[in-house]
Parts: sequence; C-alpha cells; structure tokens
Amino acid sequence: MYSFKGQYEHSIDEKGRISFPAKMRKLLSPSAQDRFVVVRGLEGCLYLYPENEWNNVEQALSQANNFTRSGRIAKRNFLRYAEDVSLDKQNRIAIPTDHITFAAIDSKAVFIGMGQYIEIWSPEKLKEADDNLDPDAFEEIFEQVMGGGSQTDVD
Amino acid sequence: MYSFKGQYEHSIDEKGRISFPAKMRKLLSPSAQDRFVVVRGLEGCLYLYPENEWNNVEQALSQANNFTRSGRIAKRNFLRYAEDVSLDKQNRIAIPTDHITFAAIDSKAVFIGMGQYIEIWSPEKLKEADDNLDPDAFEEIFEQVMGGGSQTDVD
DNA sequence: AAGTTCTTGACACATTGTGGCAAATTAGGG
DNA sequence: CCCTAATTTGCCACAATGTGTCAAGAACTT
Repeated sequence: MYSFKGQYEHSIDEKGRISFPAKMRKLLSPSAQDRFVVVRGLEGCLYLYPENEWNNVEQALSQANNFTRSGRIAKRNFLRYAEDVSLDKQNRIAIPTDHITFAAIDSKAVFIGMGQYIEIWSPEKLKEADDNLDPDAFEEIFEQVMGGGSQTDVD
Repeated sequence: MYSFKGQYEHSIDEKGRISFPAKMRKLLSPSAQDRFVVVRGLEGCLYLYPENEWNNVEQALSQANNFTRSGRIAKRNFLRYAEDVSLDKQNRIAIPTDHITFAAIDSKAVFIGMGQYIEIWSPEKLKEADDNLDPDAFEEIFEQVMGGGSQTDVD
C-alpha cells in the first residue's frame, strides 16, 4: 500500500505549472494514470487526490445525507471546487487559476504527503500555520504516534 | 526479536551518503528488504525505522481523523518530515538534504541503536546533549525507568 | 599473517527541476 | 470569415542533484 510522505518545494511557472515531485510520482498506482483531482482544502491549502483515491472520496460524499443541512453543505462545497488535472509529458501539473488564487500561491508551492492524498501550500501560508503551532506540540504528537507505534502489540 | 544497539560513527560523503553499520545490518529482518524511513526526531536527531517497523507508525497515523483539526495537524507534521531511504550495493543510505541540515550533520554522523529503531546524530549535537545531562540526573532517570519495570533480571 | 569484510573516496552517468521558447489551440473583434 | 491576441501545451537545454560502480585502504577474523 502506497502512502505519500515528505515535503517538497517547487517553483511554479507563470502559466501555473509545477513539476510533480519525483519521489511521489514513483508511488502512483498505474490505475491512476497520472490523473488527479485538485480541490480546495482546509486551512487554505489544496488537496490533490490521485484518481483512484478520489473515487473513495466520491463514494463517501454520495453517502452524505442530502436532507441534512451539513450533508448538503459538505457535498456542495467539496464538489464545486474540484477539478481534474493530470501530469504532462514533463511530469508537471497545471493548477487552475482559481485554485492558485484561493491558495495564495505565488511563485513557489509546497507539496506535503498526507498518506492517501497530497496537500499543496503556499510557502507563506504554511509558515503561518507552523508558527501557530506551539513548539511542544510536535513533541506531544510524536509521543502520541510513536509511543504506541513502535511497540508492535501495545495499544 | 531483533533489537538495535551500540553506537557507530561514520563519515558522510558530499552527497549525503553514509555507510550503514555492518553489525546493525545483520539484524535487519528480510521483510524490510533494506528499506527504511527517516524522520525528524526529538532533540535534533533523526530516527531511522526499518520498513516493517514503520508500518506500525503508518497504521497509527491512518487512524488519525483527517477532518478534525488536531488529527490533520498531527498527521501533517509527522509525514512531512518522513522520507523513504534504502541501502545501495555498498550498504550506504542517502540522507535527504533537508534532514541533513535539520540534524546539523556535517562530515560525520553517529548511529545509535535504540531497540526497534536507530537514531542518527551529528557528533556535535550529541556531545551537547551529553554535556547537558548531569550525572545525578542520569542515575535518577535510570532508576526510574529500570527500577519499576523489570527487576527480575537486573543485576 | 592471510584473507575476508567494511568503510569511504573518486568518478561517471542518470534523473530531476526550471527557464526559455516554439507550436498548437482557443477566443474575440472587426 | 479571417486576422490577431491570448492562452495552453509541448519541447529543448542547462544546472543541480541524485544514484551506481569501482577500487583502495582500513579494520576485523581466523
């Protein structure tokens, strides 16, 4: 099972194209065929789903209840800002202009592997988010995740 | 059950490659296939997980809920500093540049066996950490950790 | 002491990221 | 319709980085 990880900063040309990190590309399942869906994410970043993963998202959304307010809102605001993108022959993706402005991306963008999907951040926004994270938080997170993780059968 | 121990200082070439200590290599489980994950650790060192160990971490992470703020932040700040590495034919690992700068590694690096995983330190930082540890505190910590758990076969 | 295994330096080659430029496509206005 | 402008897509080339291989010397075993 693949899982995106790592962080890569790349520049974006004046046409909105960014080269997709090579290490991430190697994880792509052939069934995705270099096709993705970009969507507005939380905290001002973008989410990039490989096509096969996106199918799961769609399915989850289709089960959202249309007759509750939150179900409708979730569905509407997710799908309306979703667009197909794909890698070109030089392994770049062209991010739609709307999304670039939404994410406040200027000349650089940061890819962050999030397991099943990828986040794309403007470096400035990311830094802001980092600064708001208190310094001990990382340590806490660490203990939480690794503390349980490394001893195989402790929970 | 294997368990990494010991300490080894090796030099690192200008492209960031270090030869992996032979004694540790002999402990690797075949299922890991000479593959690891490096991740930023605490106190400015790096952690190196054999692939099979890392799987436990991934599983813990996959249970973090992407749609809660804290779940997302935990996952992000974990995965973004993690990268796959593997041994080459000369049994070296190439440490990504980001990680080298994070750990302030220059021309030498120290491997420390930590049971299920391995720590990688810049010699200078390690010395600093050692110097900051006063001997009494060490004794205290030792008693605390060892005293409680396993009296049975300590001498 | 001889042979094996490790470590590391040096070199060559492949891949990646990026900027610039050309071709192709689309859209709009007269 | 045609010409032009604007946008999109593709191509090439350079620089930088990453990866693979070989081989000498150190360290360790027997």
